[in-house]
Amino acid sequence: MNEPDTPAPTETAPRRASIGARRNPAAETAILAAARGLLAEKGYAGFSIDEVARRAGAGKPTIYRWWPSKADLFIAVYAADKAAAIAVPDTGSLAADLAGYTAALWRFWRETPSGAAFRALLAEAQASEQAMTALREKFLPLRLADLGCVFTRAAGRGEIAAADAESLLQLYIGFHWVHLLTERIDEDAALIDRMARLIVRAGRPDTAAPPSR
Amino acid sequence: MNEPDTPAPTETAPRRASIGARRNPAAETAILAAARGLLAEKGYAGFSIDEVARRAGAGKPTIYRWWPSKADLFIAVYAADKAAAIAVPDTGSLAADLAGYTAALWRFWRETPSGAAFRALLAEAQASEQAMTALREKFLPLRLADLGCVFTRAAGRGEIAAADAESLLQLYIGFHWVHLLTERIDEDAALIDRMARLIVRAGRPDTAAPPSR
DNA sequence: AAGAAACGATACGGTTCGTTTCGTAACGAT
DNA sequence: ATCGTTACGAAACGAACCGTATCGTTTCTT
Repeated sequence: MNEPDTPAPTETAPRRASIGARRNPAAETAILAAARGLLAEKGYAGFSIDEVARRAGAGKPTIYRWWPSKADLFIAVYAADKAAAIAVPDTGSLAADLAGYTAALWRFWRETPSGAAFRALLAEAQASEQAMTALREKFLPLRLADLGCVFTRAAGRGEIAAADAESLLQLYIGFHWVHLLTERIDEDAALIDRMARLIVRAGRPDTAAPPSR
Repeated sequence: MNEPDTPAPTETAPRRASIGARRNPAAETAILAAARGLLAEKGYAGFSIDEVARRAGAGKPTIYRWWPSKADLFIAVYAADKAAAIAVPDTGSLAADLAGYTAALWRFWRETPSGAAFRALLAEAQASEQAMTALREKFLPLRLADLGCVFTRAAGRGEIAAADAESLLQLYIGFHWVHLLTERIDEDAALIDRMARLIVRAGRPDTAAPPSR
């Protein structure tokens, strides 16, 4: 076989090389983009590290050097989109805030690879202790912060009892998860509104007979 | 041994043979028991068809002949315990019913392989269209029926608005899922009670302005 | 008696994961 | 300027798994 010492610069094979004893940002970008695209295209089922490496023109060791597990790669894909993600609404009404946030979140899940990435992370966490740890300690606290402050604000306005904010948040998160995991995150505005109103009613402090001890 | 010409029963190799042109219940039992045990012992992570076959002393084709996919096997494991499963409470109070049901369900998930089986089914459904279909069309309707009638009865008593029963059920299911998928199904009675009371409050018809009826 | 069906064992092809080895290339310190 | 360190991509490896096929055997059905 012929060894071309100057590999013909095929437009698609620039043969990205090391740039020295440090990370090559081009490789990182290419890997994240490949993972994102693959996830968007094939979903979790068709996602594999080998295919990501192939598409990125990267070596698998390069991937594993930076993202020690599949879960870490999912989190990175999610985080990359999260910057331009959902604006936390502040309309002065909890029900409106919740409905707005949910609609935006579901759209985010539908229209970017992030929904697939999150589903993949949840699934991966069921099979890997490492992924479960990453989910609970690195991922969830960040995601819950957004919605958490919506509830905190509502408690400040007296819309809900402050003591219930945490529990109501959990209930609402569960609602999101069920719909994501059963592939029912279509934009059903009526459903979203109904759920938001239910949550508000559940939290109304005046309707509680005795204060929740 | 009942079988006269049974070969010397090596304790680990009875070499279960065909009993003719029909299912061998012994094989079915052995496979389900092996799947159950493996799931209980290793969880979803350590679960494989090969290992089930090994433990059951069965051939893989025998497994695939009856359970065409892993999801079907998970459902079967879950269903095997469901007989002795959770009694649907009927105390006359929705909050008490919910709290009781949840405590029983979580104990069921903790103390049998069913929790692991359900987690496995949810994870599997994220990667396999077939599993997702089985989850939505074969599994969920059955599971939701139990809790559904608790809410229906509460609506009949006037505890909650009938129109909200379905949505409240969804909220409560989400609460269960989040705790199962994040491995937090410890028996926190205070948490369970709080959630049950929130659900009841969310559904109380008198607290709503005057929406329905 | 003949055939159909189920059994366990075994092997196979195809994937995927995560690791290891290899030769190359660029930076940092001396 | 040189040498050591580090990152790079390619390739291969071992292990595990899935789902299917083949084979000889056993037993029921017809």
